[in-house]
Amino acid sequence: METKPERHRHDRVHEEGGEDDATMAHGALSLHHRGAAALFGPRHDEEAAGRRGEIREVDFFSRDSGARRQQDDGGGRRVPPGGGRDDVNIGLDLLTTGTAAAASAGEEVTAAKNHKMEASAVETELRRVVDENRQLRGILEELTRNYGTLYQQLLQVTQHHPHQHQHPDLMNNQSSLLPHTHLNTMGAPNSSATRQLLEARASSTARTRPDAGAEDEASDGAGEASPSLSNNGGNNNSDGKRKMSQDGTAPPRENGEQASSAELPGRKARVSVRARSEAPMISDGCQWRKYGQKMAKGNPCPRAYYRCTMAVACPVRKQVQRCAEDKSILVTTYEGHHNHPLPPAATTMANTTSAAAAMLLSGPATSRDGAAALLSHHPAALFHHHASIPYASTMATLSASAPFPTITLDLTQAPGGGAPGSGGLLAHGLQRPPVGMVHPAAAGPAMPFAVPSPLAMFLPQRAPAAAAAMPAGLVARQPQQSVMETVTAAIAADPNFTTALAAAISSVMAGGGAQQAQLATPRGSNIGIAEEASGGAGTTAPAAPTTAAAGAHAASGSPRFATQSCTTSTT
DNA sequence: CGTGTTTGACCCGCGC
DNA sequence: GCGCGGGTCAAACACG
Ligand SMILES: [Zn+2]
Repeated sequence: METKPERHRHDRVHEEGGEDDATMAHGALSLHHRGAAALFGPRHDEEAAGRRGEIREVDFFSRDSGARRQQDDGGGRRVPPGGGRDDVNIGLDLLTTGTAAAASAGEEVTAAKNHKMEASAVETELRRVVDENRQLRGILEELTRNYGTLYQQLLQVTQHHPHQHQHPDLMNNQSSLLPHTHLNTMGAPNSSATRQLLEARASSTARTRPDAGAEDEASDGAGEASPSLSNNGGNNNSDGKRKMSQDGTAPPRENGEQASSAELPGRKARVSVRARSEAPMISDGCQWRKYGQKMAKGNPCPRAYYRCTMAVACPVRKQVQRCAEDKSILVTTYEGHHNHPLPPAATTMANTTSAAAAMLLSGPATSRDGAAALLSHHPAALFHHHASIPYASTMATLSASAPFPTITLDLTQAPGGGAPGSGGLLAHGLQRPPVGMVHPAAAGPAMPFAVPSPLAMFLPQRAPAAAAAMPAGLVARQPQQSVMETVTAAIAADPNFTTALAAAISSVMAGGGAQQAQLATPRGSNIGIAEEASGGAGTTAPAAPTTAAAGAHAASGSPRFATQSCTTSTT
C-alpha cells in the first residue's frame, strides 16, 4: 500500500519537451498562462450558482464570456430586499377614528385624539426606523463582505509596513468587491491601524498588476515564491516544470528590493492547524483536489496533499495528516494564498491562514503578536464541522525553523486545561506537534501563546434559527456560509472589534517586539462545533442543507460577542 | 465522458 | 556525488 519510495532516480531521462506537452494535457489544472484579471471573475456568480448545497462548480469560468459584469462593486450593493423585513409592520390600527360618542366628554375625546395622533406618530416613526434598519442591514452586509478582504489587506499592510515600498498585492481576490476608489497607493506610513486599513483597501483597488510578473496575487499573503508549492507564477514557465520556478522564484520579485528579513526568497509561510476530527479531512469551505500522498517518515499515517481547485491557478496547497500519537488529531497545513474569490464559508480560514502567514513572514517579533491578535479572532471559527473543537482556548506556536516558517494553531487543547498558556504548552509534549517548534528569536523551544477563548462565535450549526434574519439572502443558502457570514458580519459589525483590532495591530506594529496583544472575549463564548455526520469521504463534504442560517440572530441582533477588551501586556 | 483519486515515478534541496 | 526525504506529476483507475 504505502508508497514504496523508490526514489533516487538521478539517472532519469530528461525529456523536458515531452513533459511540457504532457502538462498541457492536464488541462485545467496547469494553465501555463492565465489572464490576471480573468481569474477574478464575478464572485457572486458562484454564490448564485453554487446554491445546491455544495460549493462545487463555481462559476468562475463564466468569466470567459467576458461577462465579469460590474465586479460586485461594493459587494453589498445589491442588498436583498430585507428578507421580508417589511412584514414587521406592527399592524396597529390606531388611526381608526371613532366619531361617535365623542359627544359626552369632550375632554376625553381630545385626550383620545391626542392619543391616536401620538400613536400614529409612533407608528410612522417605527416605520421609519424599520426602514432605516433595513438600510443598515444592507450596509452591514457590505461590511461583512469586505471584512475578509480588508482583514487580509490590513495584515498585508502590517506585514509590509517596514517597507511601504512593497506592493501590497491586492488579492484581487475579493478586492473586486471594493468600490473603485482610486486613492493613492499603499505607502501610507501612517501608524494608525485604521488608516492603514483604509489605505490598504484603496490601494488594493487602485493597483493594477504592474507587470506580467503576475504572481503577485498569489505570493502576497503567504509568501513569495518558494520552492515547491508556491504560486505558479502565471507566466508560462511556471508549470511546465514547476520546480523550475524555483530559480525563477527569486527574480520574479521585480523590485530589486530584496525582500528584507521579512520576505526572504526561500521563506514560505505555512499555517498548520491541529484539530480533533474523525473525518478524513476538515471542511474549510474550499474545494480541494488530492494530488499526492506520501508516507511521512515519522508517522505511520500517510500525508495527503491537496490543492485548491476553486480556481484554475490557485496556488494554495494543503497537507493533511493525522498525528502519530493521537490519531484523532488531524493536522492540516495550509500554504499559499487564494487568488480568487472565496465563498463566505472559506473566507475565515483563508483570512486566518493568510494573515498568520503574513505575520509570520513579517518577522519574528511582530508575527507573534500579530498572530496572537489574529488568532484570537477566528479561533474555532476556522472549521465548520467535522472538527471537534469544543474548547475555548487555542494556542498558536510559531516556528521559523526548517524550510518554512510555520505557525501552528492548536485547537486540540484539553477543555479543562485551565491555564491556556502553560497548559497548552505542556500539551505539546504529549501530542508532539509536527513542526520544529523552535523559533530563532525565542528563548524557549517554542513560542506558544494562548488565546483566551476568543469570540466563540463558532456557534452551533444545528440551530434551526431564523434564516429570515439573514441579511444576505444569497449567502444564506448553506449552513456553513450562513454561519461564517454571521461570524464575519458580527465581527465587522461590532465597533469594539475594530477598536480592539486597531489597538492590537498598532501595538504590534509599534511595539515591534515585546508586546502581546490579545483580544479577550468576555462574554457569550459558546463554542460549539457541529460534528457533521456526513460521513462522506468526499473532500469537501457538502454541508447538510438541513441547518438553516444558524446564528442568524447574531447577525441581525446584536453582535455583542466581539472583543470588548483589548489587553496589551508587555512581556 | 468528465472529474476526482491512487500511486509509482520524478524532481530537487540538503546533509554527509 | 550519493542518499534521503519532502513534494509534485501524471498515467491509470474509479466513480457517477
Ligand atoms: Zn484557492
